Amino acid sequence: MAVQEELRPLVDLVGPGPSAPATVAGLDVAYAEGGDLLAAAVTVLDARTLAVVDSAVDVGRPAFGYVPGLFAFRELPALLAALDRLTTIPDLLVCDGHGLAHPRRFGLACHLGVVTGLPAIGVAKTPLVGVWDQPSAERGSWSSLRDGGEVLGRVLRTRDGVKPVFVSVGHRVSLENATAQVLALTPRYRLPETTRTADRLCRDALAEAEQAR
DNA sequence: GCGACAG
DNA sequence: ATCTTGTCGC
Repeated sequence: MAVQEELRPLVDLVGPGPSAPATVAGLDVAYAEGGDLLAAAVTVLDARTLAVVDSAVDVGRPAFGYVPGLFAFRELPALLAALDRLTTIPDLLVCDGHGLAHPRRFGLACHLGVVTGLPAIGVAKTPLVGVWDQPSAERGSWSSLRDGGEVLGRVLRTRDGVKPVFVSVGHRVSLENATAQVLALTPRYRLPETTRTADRLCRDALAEAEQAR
């Protein structure tokens, strides 16, 4: 927690970040049943066509147990290792988890952004902190995710009539731009294409690693 | 003190 | 995160 408090001031919450990124990266991690093995994946997509143009994986051991609020310490090492293996530097990182919408305002997306220096946003499937009203059913509608007086992010409907996602700023991106980027990445499914391709890749990499042992 | 709790 | 079973809808 002290590490998070120390790094938090380095977060750029203003951005606004790239309005028309050339490439966008998705990051995700898969775990073996025993919890003793993990595979982290990064996929880089052409922001216009959403085709995967680069990718990398890292297979290893979890660096930390799963503790809500300290999630980054579990996945960051492997994600950074995978990022190091990319041959391109993406214009935006789309993380599977929260950014600002965190108990100490320093979730995975903020941590990854500060450590890499790259623009980053968080897209989580479930809430961690904050209260919100249900956004209307149409894709594109959203409501503010709040905690006390502060706005931590947005509850965004990415598909008509489908459970919304939780979008928050990570680093060097405005909340407005983060919302726009997520909508651009969800032409067909609830979750961003970046998350979907990274999820598929880390699952495949994990299966391969389990087969090899 | 008790419940909630990204993945 | 992972596993299981069934149901709904394109």
